[in-house]
Amino acid sequence: MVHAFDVLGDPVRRRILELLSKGEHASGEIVAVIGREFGISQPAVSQHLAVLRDSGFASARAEGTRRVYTVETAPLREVDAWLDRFRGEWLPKMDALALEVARGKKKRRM
Amino acid sequence: MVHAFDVLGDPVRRRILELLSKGEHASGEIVAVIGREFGISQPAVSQHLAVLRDSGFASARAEGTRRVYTVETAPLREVDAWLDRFRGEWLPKMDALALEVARGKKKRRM
DNA sequence: TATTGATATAAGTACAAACTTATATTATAG
DNA sequence: CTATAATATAAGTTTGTACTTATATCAATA
Repeated sequence: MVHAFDVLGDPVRRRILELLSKGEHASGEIVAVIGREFGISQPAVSQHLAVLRDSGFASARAEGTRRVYTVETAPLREVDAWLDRFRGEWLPKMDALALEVARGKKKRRM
Repeated sequence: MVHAFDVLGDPVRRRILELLSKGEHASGEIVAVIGREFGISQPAVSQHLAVLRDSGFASARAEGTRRVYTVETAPLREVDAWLDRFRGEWLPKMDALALEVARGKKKRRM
């Protein structure tokens, strides 16, 4: 299986995820924006969408002949978790209360 | 300039950063571990170290004939910031207190 | 100061992956 | 039930980049 960071290693895919972070979008809308911004073809964008689907970063539902894409957060949370090991470096003095609150929230949601 | 995610798109570089997250390491130590784990040569590892230096993920200081590497957090914080736009999805109901605490901490450190 | 040890750089190769054009699929409209 | 519109897949090409081996650099030591 492909690693989350490998997927994010491509600027086109990152841009697509940025678009999806604002809400759902049909394939055609994504093709329009990406095509304009990166100058690549419809199949190229479609292939990137396939990568995002296969890696769990996005899901698509059929709506007539359109495919509407939604961002999925699981792999993004993986990335976030990977960053945890470095957080001590840039948040060296997060106090007990803040940690408590954060940890409490996390637990509650599992 | 190369994007932070492009740098993290390589498993060897991610592993090197994981090693550095535990503390400083000389090039030779990194070569030993990575060589064993990935089966690649000293120059290959050295080239990855160069990428990490050039992209600001790591810095090195000379210590005799050794080069001691340290992780630098700036680009990692960039990645963290990029993830912000998705956090609303998996932390939808972070309460006012938690936000207050987090925001207070951030401000204080600037 | 010649040798060794640790690391970096140079130059060339190989391969994964991001493109291209062409075509297949599937759903709606006419 | 054909035509069109939206999207995906196939097949082939190109290219960036992660390797390789060979060599340069530079500090420590004998």
